[in-house]
Amino acid sequence: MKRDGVSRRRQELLDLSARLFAERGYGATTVRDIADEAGILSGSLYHHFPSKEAMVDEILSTFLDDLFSSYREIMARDLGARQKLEAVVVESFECIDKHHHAVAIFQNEAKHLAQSERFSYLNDRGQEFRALWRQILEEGVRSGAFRPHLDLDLVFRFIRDTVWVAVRWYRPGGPLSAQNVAAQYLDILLDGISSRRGRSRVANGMSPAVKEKQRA
Amino acid sequence: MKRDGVSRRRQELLDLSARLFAERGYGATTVRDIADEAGILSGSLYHHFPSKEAMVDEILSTFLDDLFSSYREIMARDLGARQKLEAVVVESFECIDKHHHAVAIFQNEAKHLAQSERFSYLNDRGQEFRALWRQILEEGVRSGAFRPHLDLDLVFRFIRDTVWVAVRWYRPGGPLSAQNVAAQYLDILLDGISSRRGRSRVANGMSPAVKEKQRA
DNA sequence: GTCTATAAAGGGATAGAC
DNA sequence: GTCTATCCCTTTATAGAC
Repeated sequence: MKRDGVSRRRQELLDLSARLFAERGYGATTVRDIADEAGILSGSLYHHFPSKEAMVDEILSTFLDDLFSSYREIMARDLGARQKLEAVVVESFECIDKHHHAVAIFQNEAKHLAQSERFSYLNDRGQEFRALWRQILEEGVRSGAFRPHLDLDLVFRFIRDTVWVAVRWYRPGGPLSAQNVAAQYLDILLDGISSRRGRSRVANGMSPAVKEKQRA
Repeated sequence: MKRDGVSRRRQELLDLSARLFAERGYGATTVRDIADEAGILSGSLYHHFPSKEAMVDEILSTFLDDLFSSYREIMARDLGARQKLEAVVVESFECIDKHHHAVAIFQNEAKHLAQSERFSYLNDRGQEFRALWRQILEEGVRSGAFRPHLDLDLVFRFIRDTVWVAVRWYRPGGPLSAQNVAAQYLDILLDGISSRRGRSRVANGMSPAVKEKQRA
């Protein structure tokens, strides 16, 4: 009983601060803002958490543990590269739906937080994320599911950023489900927006003005 | 002579603060940080600028004026939808190259800054940006350059976010030119990463597990 | 679990000398 | 164009009463 009561209040405060960190930014949210929102005074927060930093730490690591646990399950399944890609993208959008505030905080603050020792695990997760995606992409190119001659590092960054940046406009409970957005996103990523009759590789089809400017 | 001297120093301070705002975040950068970097004391900054807010305001509006001036030129040219799309994407990556710090600040801070009256022009620019992209996409669907039945609002957000978020990893003067990144990006956006033999619409080709979960 | 009260540090900005 | 000196406010965090 007592433990439930304690952790319930704790979790309430954590959810509430996650919302404020996501909406206003971690740095711009003061412990007084959090306390006001909870209807208590700022000093009382320190009964539950040792510091503001500890709060955002718990928010982020909870989200990341959940995400990577799901990713590892997918990678352990016996799927082709294309199916793995589809599954990971769907899982990512579902995670944006489920951990919306945490994902928003991660997107906005990870780069700065990761510079401090305490949040070095953010860099580790980034490495793990890259390895996972490279594996899927390389396997897909080998098997012929994806086009050859792709710059896989660029494709990786492209996919990573395009998926997660959706947290900026996606709204849980809104008109589009995570699965629907994932499907449309995969549609573009895999097949492009060009019509079949208009379809052509950019290297062949891009306007002369663009081609002239290329150097690399 | 005197005017040049004044504006040169002013511009130095503006460039330097843009770098710090981009690297550390606007809120996390203090006027003392800026002054330290410039080798002067914080009070001296107020000889050049009325406030810290005025500095970031000037950085952002300079960048946006330049960007939209280029966009308007492109839209005034007599191009097909696909060529317009290519030109606008290339121009955007060139702008990331040219105004790297300003774009980074815009990406990280615009959402929060736009809530204050002073930065309401950020919302106006966002509207203008959306109108421009919708025009290109609608024209392309009508002309048959782009696939029919696309959710154009989603495609717009997809393109907007994927282009600008590249500021997080793109480095001016690095191994990839803006034009090269633009070309690869357009390649994926227009034709996808799927190989020709593996190619199929997601609605038909997605794994059953994904289709089952869709609700909308 | 929350409050009162306050410490200690750091924030943006200003006035006037040089 | 910069410095000296400082104001006033807000910040995170703490100690101990209730």
